[in-house]
Order: sequence, then C-alpha cells, then structure tokens
Amino acid sequence: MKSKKELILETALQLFAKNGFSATSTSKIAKEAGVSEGLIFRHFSNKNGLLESILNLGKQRSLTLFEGISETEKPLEKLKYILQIPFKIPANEYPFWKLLYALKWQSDNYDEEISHQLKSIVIEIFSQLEYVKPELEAEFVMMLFDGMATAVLLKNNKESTTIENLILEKYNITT
Amino acid sequence: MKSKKELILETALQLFAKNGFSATSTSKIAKEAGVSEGLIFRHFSNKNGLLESILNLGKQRSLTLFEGISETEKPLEKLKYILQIPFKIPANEYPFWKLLYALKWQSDNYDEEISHQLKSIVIEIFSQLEYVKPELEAEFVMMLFDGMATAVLLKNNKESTTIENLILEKYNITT
DNA sequence: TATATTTGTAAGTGATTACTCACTTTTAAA
DNA sequence: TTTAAAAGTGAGTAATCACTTACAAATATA
Repeated sequence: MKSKKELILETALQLFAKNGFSATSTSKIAKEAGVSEGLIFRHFSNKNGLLESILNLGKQRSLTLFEGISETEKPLEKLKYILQIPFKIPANEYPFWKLLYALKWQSDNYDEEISHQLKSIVIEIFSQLEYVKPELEAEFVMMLFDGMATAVLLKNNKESTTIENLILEKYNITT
Repeated sequence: MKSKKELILETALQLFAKNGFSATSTSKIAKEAGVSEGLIFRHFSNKNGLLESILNLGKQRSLTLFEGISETEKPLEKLKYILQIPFKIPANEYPFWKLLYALKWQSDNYDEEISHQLKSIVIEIFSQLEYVKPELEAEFVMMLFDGMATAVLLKNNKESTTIENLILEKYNITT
C-alpha cells in the first residue's frame, strides 16, 4: 500500500506532466491526491522541493533504461541498444519523461546531465567503429534521440517497430 | 516607431518564451513593457487572447521560412532546403519557436498544423524519389527535424554548418 | 474648432496562490 | 502502558493572480 507521501509525489508528477509545473497549484495536487494541502509542505520544503523530489525519484527509476548499454562490449550492439531506448520507455514512465522534456524549454531547469553522459558513451562507440568524426556522428545521434523521444512521448505511435527498424538499418544494424 | 500594442506583444513573447506562459503574469508584462496593466486587456480580450495573437503573428512571420520549398521542382533540392530550415532560423525568431516547442508539451496547446503540412510535402518528395516506404522515411525526417530544431534553439550550436553537412550527406546531397 | 473615438491610466475587484500555524491523530519506541 | 515523535488536518495568512471600471489624455473626423 502506498504512503500518502508517495501518493503526493505520484499525483504531482501526473499533474505537472499534463498541465505544467506553474499551472499546477498545490491545492489542486492535494485535492486530487485526497490529502490536506498542509501535508505537502510537511513532507516537502516547498513546491520547488516537491519538483526536485519527483525529478530525483524519476531519474533513479528511469536510469535503469541506460544500464543495459554496458551489458555488451561490441560497439555496434551498444549503439543498437541506445537507438532502441526511446521505444522501450515503459508507458508508466511517460509522465516523468514528459515533465523532463517540458522543463528543458524553461532555461533555468534545463537538465543536461543525462544527455551529456549518453553523448560521451556514443562518442566512444563511434571511435571504436573508426568513424572519421566520432563527435559529429554522436551529435547527430543525440539529435535523433531527442526526435525519437519526442515522437514517442507526444504522438502515441502505434507502429513504432517499423520506424525503429528503419533507424537501425541506417547504421547497418540487423534486427 | 513601435506602437504600445506591438510593444506588449513583443515583451510578452520574450517572457513567455523565457519563463513559460503560466509563470508569466500580466502585471510582469506590463511592468517590463512600461505600460499599464489595463492596456493589455484593452488590446487583447484576455491573457489567452494575448497568447493567440503572439502565435498568429509569429506564424505569419515565420512561415516565410517554408516558402522557399516550392522554389524548385527537383525533389532532392526540396529535401535539401527542408533539412536546412532549422539552421536558418533567424536569431530574432528564436523566442517564437522556443515558445511553440515549449507549448507542444502541454497537451491542449499542441500545434500540429505546421508539422503536418511539412510532413505531407516530405512524403511527396520521397514518393518522387521512389523510396519503397515514403511515409516511413518522411516520419524519420520529421523526427530528425524536431531534433535539429531542439539542438539549434536550446544549445546555441556554433558549428552548425558541420552537422548540417553531415545530415545532407546522409541523403547523398552535395553541398 | 467642436466632437466622437481610440488609447491610456490608476485604483480597484474577488479569486487563487504558496505557505504557516495551532492543533489532533496515528505510529513507534521505552 | 506511558511517552515522544511523526503524520495529518483545517483554518488561517499576505501576496499575487487575471481582469474590470471609472475616468483622463490623445487622436482623428466633421
């Protein structure tokens, strides 16, 4: 059974992802979660603290997506895994990633951490594959990655496997 | 010389793009623009009306970017032009596109109009180029397009021409 | 010049905001 | 079982929200 603290976090995440952080009032969160508004501030210092808790929790849970990269040593298989990540996001984590991508566009909240780590991994991959300009190719993959994630999160693409295969073929990855 | 109405529109666009629509109050806009708050509501029915005016004005100004597509009949040149669009956005139009992309993530405001028009053009291009699955390839280009626009608008990429050329090469387009 | 219309302001409005406080209930340790 | 801490509530708070209203200044038309 969920604690009321977890209930607040989950409800706030849903509302933040759907309507935005500023447009979601603490009173709405409390009402939706079925708790008193004061309880939010007992568990979290303030509304921003609530957002940070959501972000930290979401990162912990979601970074498991990236763990699989190091399961293989072969660079092309690593690349294959990375290019598949956006399509492997579980539906229950959509709200978290939506929130993260939405916050990107508000300057002060832009989280570069995750994408930076991923990019350096991709650079290493293209170095091993002896690309002439591995940094440039990695930059391209990161752009593609953003585009894929956007497509998955905003349009609920039913035929994701076909586009997934198309992308893999462009790097001569058999499926 | 700018009218106060134009001044309000311009100021609101800057603030909406920087801090978000909900986080920007009409009093902030008025103070920043140096006009009384009441004047905002004289010129625009309400805060949402102000947003719509900004969006309409921005679209009119910015759709000139897309006019160039029909200047040539050759499909590959059309494609080349389209793939270059994100890198050709003038800096003074950044706030508008930032606002548009930020609004994408709030469900009810998601503007599909522009991207839908563009996608059907891209489908036609790949049909003429005799791709086996033109819709799929177009979907890929649209994803790439979103990723490029994000990269340009969020990271102020200094070496945009190199990544631009890389992308063109992937479709065997000489530069 | 006289008048009508548009543009602009200052001071409001009730509602909502994030957050606090005094208090009660529940849980857990001694 | 006593007691202390943690969890939870509901009624507040001042500040800010989007928006209105009554009125003045500027502009255009006759």
